[in-house]
Amino acid sequence: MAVPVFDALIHAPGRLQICAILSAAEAEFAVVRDSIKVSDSVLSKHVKALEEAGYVAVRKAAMGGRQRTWLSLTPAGKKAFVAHVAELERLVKVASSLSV
Amino acid sequence: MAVPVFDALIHAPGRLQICAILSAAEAEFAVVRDSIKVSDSVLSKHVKALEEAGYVAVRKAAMGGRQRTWLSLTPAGKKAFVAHVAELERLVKVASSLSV
DNA sequence: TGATAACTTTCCAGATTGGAAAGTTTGCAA
DNA sequence: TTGCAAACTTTCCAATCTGGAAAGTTATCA
Repeated sequence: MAVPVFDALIHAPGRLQICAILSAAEAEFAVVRDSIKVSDSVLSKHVKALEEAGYVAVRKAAMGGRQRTWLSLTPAGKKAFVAHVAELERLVKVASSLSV
Repeated sequence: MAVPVFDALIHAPGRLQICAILSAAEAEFAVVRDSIKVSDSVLSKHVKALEEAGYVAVRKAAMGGRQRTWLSLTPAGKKAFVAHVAELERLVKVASSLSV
């Protein structure tokens, strides 16, 4: 059996969740933060890490006066996430033959 | 979208790989160690953690004189792994609608 | 009585993660 | 134009987590 190999940057629970959310659609900073239940600082740091890897794009937009931050996956981010998911799928296949 | 929540003990890359291997069948310590490419000490520690959680069973058996250690998932371990995989599948579904 | 295989433990260093608190930037209100 | 608040961003720090090296165990074989 071939053992899956993961992208550590994406695999970390917090960032995997962030990518999962962003894979569906662009989302606001606050929405993501509340979805994964972390502090501002933690999300900010995860986003920075993903941004530096070229996986996430940050867009600052004025929304009713106040500035809001929108997050989205870049093409490279989608590619990396999909590749990671493919590895997870291999693992899922192995597990799906299990009797519980 | 509901965000997946993971079992940290199982989610760590090394242990996720160990569980994936053991989900297929009982395996020898050395085989698992070589599959995931870690040192004896590291595998030993992961196994201990999984054993203490009741997820993995350790069986010592004499094989041609020398003693060998066999690892397998316990029913609780299978259950936890399958539940974790179910969370991953939810994530996979989200991602599978992605265009790359 | 060693010597060796096959782990297990201990020791330690480096990376990660998380929250708190301080800092920054921008858009009003006064 | 000064002050204040919102919405992040950075810095600081403590707690884990990982990983390998090396020492320790236990059982078997020469």
